[in-house]
Amino acid sequence: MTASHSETAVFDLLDRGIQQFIWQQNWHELRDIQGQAIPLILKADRDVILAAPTAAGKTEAAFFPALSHLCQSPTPRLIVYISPLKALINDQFGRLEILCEQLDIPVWPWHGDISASRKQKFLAHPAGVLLITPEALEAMMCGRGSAVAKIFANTAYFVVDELHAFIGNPRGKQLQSLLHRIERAMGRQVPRIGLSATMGDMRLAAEFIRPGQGEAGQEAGQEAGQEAGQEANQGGRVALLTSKSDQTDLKIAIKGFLKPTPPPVPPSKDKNAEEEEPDQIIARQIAAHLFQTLRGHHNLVFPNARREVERYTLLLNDLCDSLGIAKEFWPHHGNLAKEIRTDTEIALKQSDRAATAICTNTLELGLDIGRVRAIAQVGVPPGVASLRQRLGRSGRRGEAAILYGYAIEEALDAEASLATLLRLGTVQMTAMVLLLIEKWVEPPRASNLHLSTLVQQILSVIAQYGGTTARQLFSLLCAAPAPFHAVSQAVFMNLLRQLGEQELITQDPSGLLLLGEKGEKMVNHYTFYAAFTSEEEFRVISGGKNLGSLPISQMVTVDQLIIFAGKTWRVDEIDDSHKALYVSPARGAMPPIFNGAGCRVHTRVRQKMRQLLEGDDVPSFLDPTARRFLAEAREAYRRGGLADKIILDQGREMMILTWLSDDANEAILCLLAASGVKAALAGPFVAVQKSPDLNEEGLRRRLRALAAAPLPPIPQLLAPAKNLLREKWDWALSRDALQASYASQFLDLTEAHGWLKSQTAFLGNSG
DNA sequence: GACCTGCTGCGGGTTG
Repeated sequence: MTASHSETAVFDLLDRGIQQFIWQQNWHELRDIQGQAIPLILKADRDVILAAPTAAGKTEAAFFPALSHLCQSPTPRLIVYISPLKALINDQFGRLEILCEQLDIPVWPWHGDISASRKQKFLAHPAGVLLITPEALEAMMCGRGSAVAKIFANTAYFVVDELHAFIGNPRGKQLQSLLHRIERAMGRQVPRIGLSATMGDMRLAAEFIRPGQGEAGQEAGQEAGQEAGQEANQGGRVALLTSKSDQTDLKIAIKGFLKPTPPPVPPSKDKNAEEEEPDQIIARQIAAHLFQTLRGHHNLVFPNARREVERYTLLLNDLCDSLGIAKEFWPHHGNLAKEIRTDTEIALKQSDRAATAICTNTLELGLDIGRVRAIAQVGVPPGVASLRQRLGRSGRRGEAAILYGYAIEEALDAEASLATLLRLGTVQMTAMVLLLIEKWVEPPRASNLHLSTLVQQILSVIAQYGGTTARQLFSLLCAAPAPFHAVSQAVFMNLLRQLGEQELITQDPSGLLLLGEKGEKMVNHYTFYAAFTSEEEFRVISGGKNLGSLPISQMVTVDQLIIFAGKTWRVDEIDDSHKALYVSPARGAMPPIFNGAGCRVHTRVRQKMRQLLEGDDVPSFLDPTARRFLAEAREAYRRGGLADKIILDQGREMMILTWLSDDANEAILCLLAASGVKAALAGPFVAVQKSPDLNEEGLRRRLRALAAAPLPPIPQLLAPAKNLLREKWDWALSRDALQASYASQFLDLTEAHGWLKSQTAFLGNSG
């Protein structure tokens, strides 16, 4: 009774036009997160994070009260909604326009595909709802710097959608900087509303949406947020609202597959009679199982790589062909043409015909594709957070969410590596599923200095104001609580000098910083607006139709056969000057190669793997083959006595069994390298090369010495490291700054040093 | 040993 009473009270807070809209939609009650958010957002006096799964009504939870605020304001006001995807802006525009038309509030989509004339109309009357990308906002800051204060003068709210997709990466840092610069230009703070998936530590989201206020806000809130009996945190500067309706049942099955061993010598030199590779044979077996399991429903298959998306789409549709049934498997990844991707999205939305998408994480974010019956994960997922997002797509109308995992292992022959003996793929996938069940997910990395993005923002601020002093620049971008407050004045001044040397900036006699010759050129090109890098690519064209693109770095020759968009093609012509690849349909081909760096595994995952290897419990979701893999792994672990070992002799190399994150392992690797020891990353381990000067006892001594000594300064630590360029503006940094930036992004020195110190007792005993 | 995202202003031509 109290609940419905308070819900009525909340409903009454909304503007009359919005109430009517809700009646027209035949919605009988407000969703949990909406009830929580409406009174808080209406007041427009604080920042709010709304955390709920996809399709829990987050957008309405933000827009109902924000639009009510607009309706009740006597003067024209503006909501600035920021989305990481153009497709999401188009989705939201369609939905909001229906509501806003009734309220007489204009809605303005603004991104690269929107015509200049439409943008001009908004600029003439900047009020209503602006739907924009960070890059388009960046373009506004550089290109219309003097008008920024006027354009945003009436802003009542910033709404950031898919907040979790921004945290910890260059684009997120850019967004924080843009919001901060707009507020500084206006001379006041604007309430920020963040819409996010539920994350392990929501304080990181609060700290992201309002740097310097998020963490403190949470602590203050823990005392005050009790009254409503919800997870709401209403006492701090940033309010955290979490949806309670995040409870879906889970059904999980992990199936093991053994990869065949290739014959040592090819039986025949005849190309036509060439044996299938092991990768293709195992894919064929898994495809047969996927076909049998998924057919006739709506599902998503995640095989982790675009190459595999192509391989599986073709295999599955060939199975449809051979049975004479209609194709029901559709490809979806970032290199496919928009039209092909849209076809897949439409197929998923149609409920009268079965459709399964074979996809990469393009289908992880909040695009409107409806719910599917099941998710198939082929191989180890890139992270627990990612696995959870993927699974969030499954579970229709209150049904359980279903996960089919496929774990692939190699034969245990005489040459089997430690990773094969320990069945690390199966163990990691199992560990990740167990952590998912425990509701743990990786926190985003918060220590990153983001010097590359700082370079972009320095150039952008100079363009915005037509010139600025070093002092003003530092105060705007780096003085707490500005987004780059981790950057010290000394590092900042060094950076400015370096940018001067690169002719990106220059200083006039009065001391004013201006764009240099090179800086001017770069800022005035449209590629400046994105904070992230992108590869050069060939467009792939067949019969005048654009199929998508392939990385230019891939060797392609005329007459080569390739798989693309789930079909097979012959390359007819390569046009280097127009970066185009002309293809026509053909039979029999190999999937193309795309580039990519590896993903970083968290310490918690590695600990869970070790726990699994040392335990006896067999998770019930493993099939007989996966159980056998786990048993073999445990047997190898016990036989090797790995529980009591830190260093394992592997003949030519020695494995340091850290079971730490990739970031901590890479830090140990750097510590060793700086002291002259050659080492490499090996999953949960660090592999050290043996030499006449370095045996196991020598390595123990080295590790003990590293534990006892203070951490060396970064320049010394990364002195032997080469090729540290990772982000867009890294080329413009000095060696020192580049090393600092790299270390802040990829190394966990604290954890590495802590581990070394904790192991000294064991390292002391020889043998 | 992975994946994803985004992008302006202007000049010149044509049409109503």
